[in-house]
Amino acid sequence: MTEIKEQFAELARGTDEILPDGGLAEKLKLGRPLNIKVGFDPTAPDLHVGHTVIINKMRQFQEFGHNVVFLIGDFTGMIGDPSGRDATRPPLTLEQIEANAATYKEQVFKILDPDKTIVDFNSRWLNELGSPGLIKLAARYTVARMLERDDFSKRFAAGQSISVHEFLYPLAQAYDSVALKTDVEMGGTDQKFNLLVGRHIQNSFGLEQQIVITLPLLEGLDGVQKMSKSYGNYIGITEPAGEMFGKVMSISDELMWRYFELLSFRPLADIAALKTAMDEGRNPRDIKFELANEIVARFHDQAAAEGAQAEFIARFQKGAMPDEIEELTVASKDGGLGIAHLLKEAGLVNSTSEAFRMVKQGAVKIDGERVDDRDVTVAAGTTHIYQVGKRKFARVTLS
RNA sequence: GGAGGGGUACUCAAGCGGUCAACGAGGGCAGACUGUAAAUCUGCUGGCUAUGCCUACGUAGGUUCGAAUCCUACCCCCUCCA
Repeated sequence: MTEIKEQFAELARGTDEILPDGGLAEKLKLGRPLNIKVGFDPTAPDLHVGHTVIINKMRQFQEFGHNVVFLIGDFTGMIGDPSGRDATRPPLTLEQIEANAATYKEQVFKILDPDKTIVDFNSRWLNELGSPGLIKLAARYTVARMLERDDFSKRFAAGQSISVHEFLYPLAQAYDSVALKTDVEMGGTDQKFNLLVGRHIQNSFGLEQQIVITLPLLEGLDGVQKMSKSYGNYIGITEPAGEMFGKVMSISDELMWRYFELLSFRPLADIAALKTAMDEGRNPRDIKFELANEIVARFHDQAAAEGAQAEFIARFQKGAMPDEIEELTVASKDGGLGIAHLLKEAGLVNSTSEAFRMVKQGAVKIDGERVDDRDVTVAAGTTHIYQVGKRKFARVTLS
């Protein structure tokens, strides 16, 4: 009995909502492994740490011995995303979907246990359904209930268009829960409606209703918008250790706590202790180091995390050059090359105009010496380390 | 099918005949400072064979010494009516 209480406390941590109230505890009391389902869009196999909030939760269920299904929504992928604010996405081919699935596995298994994870595709049963089946499925839900969805009701009230097929996606997703006899379905807070439709449809099929767990969307590096590739405010889970470490360090001190809450595996008591320590004068930078360390270690390993931290300290606290500098050769012209062109050829700036600007701002250094004259020419046959800003370096040989 | 409104740089958003490579905000980048690539402050933010030139304000033309600004046609988006 106490075990269930503990399970529940762990599972509830960091969630936004668990519906219905008390339902999860009931399910846990059944004493059997539960079927946990989380759907993923097959179009974006490049995961970032925002996605891992839910994957971490899946892992917890796994650790407690439940069956976790990583469901790839290839059926919807083949039709094309409905609410596509952007241009209509081209339907994916079977090959693309399989390739994406492979990429998913590679990334997700850094957190989930491959032996305990069931990867499935919803086309398996949705393709079987056919038009008659789809229409029968649609008969199980009413337009009025569809319009309960905030998104739909607002658009409807505002006289904006809602395509009929947009109603079909929640139903298809709900049917996944029927096919898989799902006990618990998780999703982002934006998925709440779809998840709840699952309960209704399961019920109409005479099945036990699933528990719905919503998880908050993680804010991106800017701390304002949700983490997303299109906003460029993300930490990709396949990024090099140094990048990852730096990105964590670049978040604001305030945002750091949010990341601790949603990304760290550390007990809440630990985190509270860190907060107290900061209030008592501990440098927030050092606490952020711990966070960066944990995250890098998860996606790489402990040694990589320590290396990244050492490099970070050397480079930004002491202003040292990075250990590994890209080496390249640039062709000279008439026995030399103007600094602006050299930087452009080396890829340190995007244009000569930008190079001039950087020089003007004092951001350009040759072997650590600041360049003040935008017209300096470098002689052919020399090799120097060129630096633009704090982060861009290259060892360039002028041929 | 009819009536209106609108398309400006990475995004939002001014401008409505010259001083507009285009106000302002956000973002991004850089510098200073620091406790970190936090916070704060300051500057920059089309390209080039570079103190001048070229390309840019939905597309194509036109008026004008001169247009993002005026005219014409076309394309696209949105709202209302049918």
